[in-house]
Amino acid sequence: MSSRYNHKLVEKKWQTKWEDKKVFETKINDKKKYYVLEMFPYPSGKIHMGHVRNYTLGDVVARYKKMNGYNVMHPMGWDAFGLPAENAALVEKKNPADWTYQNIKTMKKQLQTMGLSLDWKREIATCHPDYYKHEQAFFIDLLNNKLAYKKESEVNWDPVDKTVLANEQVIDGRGWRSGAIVERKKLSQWFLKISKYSEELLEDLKKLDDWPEKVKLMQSNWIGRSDGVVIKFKLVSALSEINEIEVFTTRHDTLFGASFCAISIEHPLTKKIIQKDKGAASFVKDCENIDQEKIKRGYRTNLFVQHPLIKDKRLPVFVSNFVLMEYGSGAVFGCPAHDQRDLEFAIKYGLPVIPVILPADIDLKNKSKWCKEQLKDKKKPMKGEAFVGEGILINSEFLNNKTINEAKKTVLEELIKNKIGKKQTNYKLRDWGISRQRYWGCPIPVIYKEDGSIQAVRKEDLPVELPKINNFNHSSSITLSDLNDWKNTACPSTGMKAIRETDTFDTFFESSWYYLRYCNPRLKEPFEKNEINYWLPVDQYIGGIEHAILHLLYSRFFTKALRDLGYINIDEPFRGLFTQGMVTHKTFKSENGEWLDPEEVVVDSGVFLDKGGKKVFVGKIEKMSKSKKNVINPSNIINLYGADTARWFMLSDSPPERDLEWTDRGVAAAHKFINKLWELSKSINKYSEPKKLEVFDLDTFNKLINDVSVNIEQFHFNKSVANIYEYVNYLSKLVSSKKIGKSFLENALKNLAIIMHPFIPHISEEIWCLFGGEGLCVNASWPKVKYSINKKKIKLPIQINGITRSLLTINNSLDKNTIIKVAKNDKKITKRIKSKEVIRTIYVPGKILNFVIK
RNA sequence: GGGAGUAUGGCGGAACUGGUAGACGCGCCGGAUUCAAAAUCCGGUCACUUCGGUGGUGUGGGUUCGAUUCCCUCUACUCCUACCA
Repeated sequence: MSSRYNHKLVEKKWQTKWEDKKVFETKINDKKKYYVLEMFPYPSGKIHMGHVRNYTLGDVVARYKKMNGYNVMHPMGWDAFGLPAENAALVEKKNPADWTYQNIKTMKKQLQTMGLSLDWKREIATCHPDYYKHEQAFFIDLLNNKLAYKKESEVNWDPVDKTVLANEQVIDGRGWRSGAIVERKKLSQWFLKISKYSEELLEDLKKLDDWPEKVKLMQSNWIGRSDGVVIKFKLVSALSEINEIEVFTTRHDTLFGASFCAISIEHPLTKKIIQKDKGAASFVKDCENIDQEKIKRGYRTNLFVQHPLIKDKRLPVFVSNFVLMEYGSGAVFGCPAHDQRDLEFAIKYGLPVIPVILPADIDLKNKSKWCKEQLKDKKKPMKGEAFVGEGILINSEFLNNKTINEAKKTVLEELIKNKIGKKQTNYKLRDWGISRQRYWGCPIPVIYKEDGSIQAVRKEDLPVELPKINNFNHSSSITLSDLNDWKNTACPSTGMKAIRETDTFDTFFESSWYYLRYCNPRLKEPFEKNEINYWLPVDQYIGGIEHAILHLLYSRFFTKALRDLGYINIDEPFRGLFTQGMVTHKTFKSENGEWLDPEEVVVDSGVFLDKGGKKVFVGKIEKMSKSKKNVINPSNIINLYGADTARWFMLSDSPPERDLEWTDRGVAAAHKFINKLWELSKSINKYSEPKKLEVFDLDTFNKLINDVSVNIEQFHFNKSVANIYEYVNYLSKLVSSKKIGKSFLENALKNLAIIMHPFIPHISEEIWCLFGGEGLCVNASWPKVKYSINKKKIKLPIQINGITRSLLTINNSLDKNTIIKVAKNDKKITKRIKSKEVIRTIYVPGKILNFVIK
């Protein structure tokens, strides 16, 4: 009897062997490098299925590339600063540092059971002073190069807990602990000047050929370049030294349709206005108080501006809540006929609507009729909708009859001539606010001296260590500003009393450069140039789509900034990017609407019941999350079925970029396959010595190598899995029909072990070993395809009028005429063409033969 | 409001640059093995059919000898983003 496959023994055995032989420890060498990186985890306590999927995908790539002769670096670390540690500190009364390091220990052990090809010698934790001291140095350099600066900015303030809240701590406008309504409060905070790199960040997206188009598009939209014009509108009478309003627009072609100007409630002019105009003051106050108001509102001031191109025309100036101070110049002109928002505003405040674009699809003969109609009911051009499409200029003096693009050009020339306008490009991308009023983060290395001056900490005094808190026993969040002993210091050069900056960095700061640090994680200096030049950029980066914008954009920015500061000399950090889908699971709810753990639910002849026999409602399939209780613990799965089963399931069926639904049946199927492989290998014992020499079927194996390779390269791992299934089915059929002998099977399985290794490394090693493979399977070379395609017999579909009617097994090297002759003699074909006329014959070698008949 | 994507059996999904639609896995059906069950193995599985065929890739149309694939129309769902001038 064959002994059942013991995954616990086997997996541990090979994991230990790999570790003992330091198989995954890498150094610079002469080989071509390949840097595989998965987004590093936050040490929350235990790994989840999202991690399992992410790291399995990366491991397939890493092992495959290694077998293909690359020098592969595949490191792992911990994104260790962050809010959950502080929450745990409050709830569990634990020191955030202890909590974090304990979690790292647990999660590392869990990851190790997955059999990942990681170089643990390179492990980093961002909360360690040896890591964050370098980013403090970067910050000082950024500050000295004016890439970091301070500015007033709003935060969420919890008036009960007296603390600043992160966005995720605000739930429905209330603090997560106190339940108090959150206030907006202005604080002076640190920013990084990412906006300086807007154009380069946008432009370099074009270089990223191995990034998903979707991510590039999202970043491009986020950067939001728009090319337009700034126009000066002269105030009819100046107000305390302000005599004009600058307006940014991309629709300068519609300037003759302008009927008002609107300025932001934060505009400098508004600040002057409200000093004299009580109505304006109360309007502004109203707008400030009503948060996230969607209704467009305006206040008509008694100011007017002169229309820049129409001599005797004045436009009223409004203060308005829909104009953003942060974008453009904080002021707009409104052309209601050709902008929906302006139209609504015009209708509300009784402003004229002047059409200046004749829609392209309206016949010129009907032009005057159309104009009349439009002007008849001034409030409702095009039936209440602004026209924003292509067309021809009307009602616009020297622009009449021009297209929109021609008009834009001509207007701009005119504005430049009159010195009241110029070209301008704006970006939506705003500077990155990096200040967090938190404890568990990297301290910002700055001191404030008694005389009010700001000074960076001297580099030789780094790191500014996060003070340890013993006996963590607080009832509300703690920040650095609460720690007086730490906060109070002195200026090292003048001896003047000083206070430390008590904000810490946004945790995106740490994750923006960790991929660089892996090259030399223990180096005193941040980087070693040779190493960086050899390993970077990351060849394949893998992670969730949720980081499409922030993390990836910040990392790109950091790379460019560090380059300009002289640390490195690459432009982009990640050559290839892959974004994986989520792991989902069914949700269950009880009668009273509470979420239920899947383990509490049993299926009884198609009906879902809880343990008490009550009916359970099956909800949507959603991303695994604690709140919905639809979480499957990877450790349980690995313990029960083994890492190979978990990995195989993660790779089967679902394409990596799509969501993967976790099902018990799917896991069972994966497990079945692992066992089947083992049974097949053990079946070798049933064979006695071969009676005759056997020839290993190279053609089928070549096809397997070819298909699996192509599918791995294209990230179609689900297809590679299907390829392997197909081959194993083929083998087991040969075995059960007794068509092959021992040496054939040995040969086939030994070779198959190599092909399967990136996916299910443990059992592959075991099979490799069983059949006397040399050394370790993990070190084996990926086989080369030796193809001989021409000789092959193929099945050629024979069509009549494009519908397949017969299948011919023929030699592919036969010439066209012979094939046609053979096909015409085929019974099924003869029958159909004998009384008809063949008017065309289409032959595509190796693909089809088609007779067109009448 | 703007942008992107998806739609194929009972289910997850295959089908290279237009060339046998449904690979592979699950489920289901039948059989073998078993005292019985689990496990395992073998066979079948798009629908209809008068067994000759006919229809079929969200809807309707088009291009083509031939369309899941290319073009247009509509529908549904998903994701991102949102007063960006």
